[in-house]
Amino acid sequence: MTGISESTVRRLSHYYRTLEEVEAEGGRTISSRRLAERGGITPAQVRKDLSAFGSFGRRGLGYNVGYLRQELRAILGLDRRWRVAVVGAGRVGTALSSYRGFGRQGFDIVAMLDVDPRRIGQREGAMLIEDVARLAAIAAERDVEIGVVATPPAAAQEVADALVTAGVRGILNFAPRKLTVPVHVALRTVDMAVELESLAFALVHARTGRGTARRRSRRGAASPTA
Amino acid sequence: MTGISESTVRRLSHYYRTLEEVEAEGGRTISSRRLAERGGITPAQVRKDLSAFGSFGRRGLGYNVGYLRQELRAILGLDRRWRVAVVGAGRVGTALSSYRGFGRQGFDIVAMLDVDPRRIGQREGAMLIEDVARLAAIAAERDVEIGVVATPPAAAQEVADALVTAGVRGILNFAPRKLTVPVHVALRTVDMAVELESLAFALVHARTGRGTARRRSRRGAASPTA
DNA sequence: TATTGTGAAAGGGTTCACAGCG
DNA sequence: CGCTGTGAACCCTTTCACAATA
Repeated sequence: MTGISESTVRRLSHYYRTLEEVEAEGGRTISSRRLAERGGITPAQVRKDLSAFGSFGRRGLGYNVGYLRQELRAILGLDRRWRVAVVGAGRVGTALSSYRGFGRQGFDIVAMLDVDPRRIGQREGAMLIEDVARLAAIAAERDVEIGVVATPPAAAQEVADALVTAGVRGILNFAPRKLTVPVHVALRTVDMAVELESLAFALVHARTGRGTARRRSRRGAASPTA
Repeated sequence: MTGISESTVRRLSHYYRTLEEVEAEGGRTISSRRLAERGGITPAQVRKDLSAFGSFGRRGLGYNVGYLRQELRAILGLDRRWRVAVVGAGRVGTALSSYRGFGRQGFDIVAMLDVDPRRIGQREGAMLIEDVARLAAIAAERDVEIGVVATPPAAAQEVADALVTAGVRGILNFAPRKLTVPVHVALRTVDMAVELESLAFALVHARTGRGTARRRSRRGAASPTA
């Protein structure tokens, strides 16, 4: 089970979501083809991704929806809860704190920190905004495992360093800047600026007219990206 | 200039940002090594990425900061402004409307739409929230080129279809669902659920102890991901 | 017959290593 | 001598194609 690529994991997330939907609709079994349907994934890719973790399907029949969902749930680490500290009580930080999906997926925000003395002491929903200077103490006493960086870019690396020192094992970064963390800390970045720029790039360099055929056109003229 | 990979474009965004910083600090020239410094990129990668668009450097010297920044600006399509419509005036939509970086990068929000009759007619900052039913008309009259999907997942595909029909050429999707769009429409997705799950996966499957050496360890023990 | 699981082949992206040039 | 630009090697990911099996 070594050498699982980042893209495989991201696809597992999608399979998991599809399974939730199909189960809600009462579906019992599902084929790799149907699991691949949304998202420009091939059935072979689905099978390869899953087979990296075991044999969950039955030849000729497909996969049992409930069973596969439970397996993926465990594989993705969603069969437990994660304790999260959000640093930066600005727009992104507060948006996250009120984002329901966060808790629903198993992530509990147990601290919300900021540097601004005017923000410290205020409430944001049910959360009290505390002084980021107390990060180390708070992280230790509340057993924080994941840190969210929602600060301006100039402060991001400093905050990441503090989170690492405080012992978090994973960081989700929303600041538009590449962060450097020790190898034993997992890092994921959501960079709006990069998304916008890559979108602008695609529009500027779009093949205009009925030019060059694109890859193998998957059913109809529809093809997902990203 | 054909066959530029998505990952190359994303790195160009980072080079661009680094150049902005270096220029602000008064730097005149920069080497591929320094340009690669942040973010686990190799100097060779930087040179390959840039050389796909031209020869911007000088052997023995490096790249001129101001010149390369202008070139990247044009390559990324940031030397013009883009007209954006945001669909969904919920948390994400409103957070975006007040995000300053948006306008600074050249993206102007020219419409903000929702289905909720109670939201329609309200103001969000300077923006008037309008009826999503009027999307086609609004998109046409304001010449909207990019649509942002900031709705609940159940409505996302429907909204994307409407945006495509309305003639947008690019879509930025924040709903946790894979969307399908025609090949001529560029799509980028920011999926919080996927990020969180891939982070949880990494934590659950972290090699504990001093196990398996990771790739070639880049200077020190630091290595960025994502 | 339908569909999985998986080696083998193909395809793409990254790194190497060095020629070319200032 | 330093650093870019780039063909070739390398490596990783995806797709193919088919044996295995319900």
